[in-house]
Amino acid sequence: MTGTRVTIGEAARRSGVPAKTIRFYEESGIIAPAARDTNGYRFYGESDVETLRFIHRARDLGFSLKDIGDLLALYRDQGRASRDVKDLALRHVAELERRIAEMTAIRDVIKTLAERCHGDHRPDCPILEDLAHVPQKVS
Amino acid sequence: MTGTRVTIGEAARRSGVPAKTIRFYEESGIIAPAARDTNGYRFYGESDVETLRFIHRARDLGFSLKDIGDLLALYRDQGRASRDVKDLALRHVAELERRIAEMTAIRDVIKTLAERCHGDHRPDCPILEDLAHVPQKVS
DNA sequence: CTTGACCTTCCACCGACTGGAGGGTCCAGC
DNA sequence: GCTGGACCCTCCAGTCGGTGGAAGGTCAAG
Repeated sequence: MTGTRVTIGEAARRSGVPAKTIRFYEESGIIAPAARDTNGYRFYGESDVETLRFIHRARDLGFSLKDIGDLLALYRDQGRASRDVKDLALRHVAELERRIAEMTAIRDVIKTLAERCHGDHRPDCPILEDLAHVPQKVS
Repeated sequence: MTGTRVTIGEAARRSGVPAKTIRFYEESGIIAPAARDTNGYRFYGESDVETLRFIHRARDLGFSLKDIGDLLALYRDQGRASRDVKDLALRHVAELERRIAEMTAIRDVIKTLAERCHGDHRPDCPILEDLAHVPQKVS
């Protein structure tokens, strides 16, 4: 419980979250304001670093800071229902799938147009023709 | 060539680009400053509306405003090489595929974790455990 | 002459940072 | 004791592609 008191730079190294981003997280309320040393420097304990790692991992998985706030609250709530966590995760999965489908559709359109483009010195190009004449919808 | 002079609202209706966004495009240099009527109102001709439709379509296909500027320049350059258009398009396809792959990997991780989560009243949850203990990397 | 739908400009905000200016602190070496 | 470099601090601006709103001018219908 003595806890290793580390500076923001060391917390950054241990969590993978840049110092600047840690300050930003504090500012935006996703983490509580850090304790301060007599010189005004922030310091962090082991559990703070764990929280930062949690956030880092969740960001890597594409969760918004808003969702991460909710996930952290659930994480800390011993009486949570796993249903709430699962629901949040599945909503994120649904959103990812929506975006994947959207991007895949776009990619296919452009790829098809590019395949029909000579790609040489000549100026005629189905890609520009598509953009200019807006033939069919994508979404 | 007399050209139907339309207001920004009408240009918005005809192009699908909101009036506010048209002003934003002008401000950010993607389109030239519109001509002004005696009352200071912007007005747009047929070719301006076509340009806006071009941009609208290109945005739908996920091109950045920077890329759209380049595409417009190529579109207007009668002596363009279709290679340049194709290259730009294929760079965009590559970026889309990178993002699709990234999101798909993330989705699979979360989906797998969610499948292992009871999703009921009980508090134990592999999703939170993953986030807390950061077992493997995603990217 | 008023009402409402337009148009104008300017400024602020979204998400999730990132970069930089300008300044304070701390420690190691000389 | 002093200097240098690596930290730390706060605050402001910029990224990208808009969107929302305030405050005010214009125009046509009733």
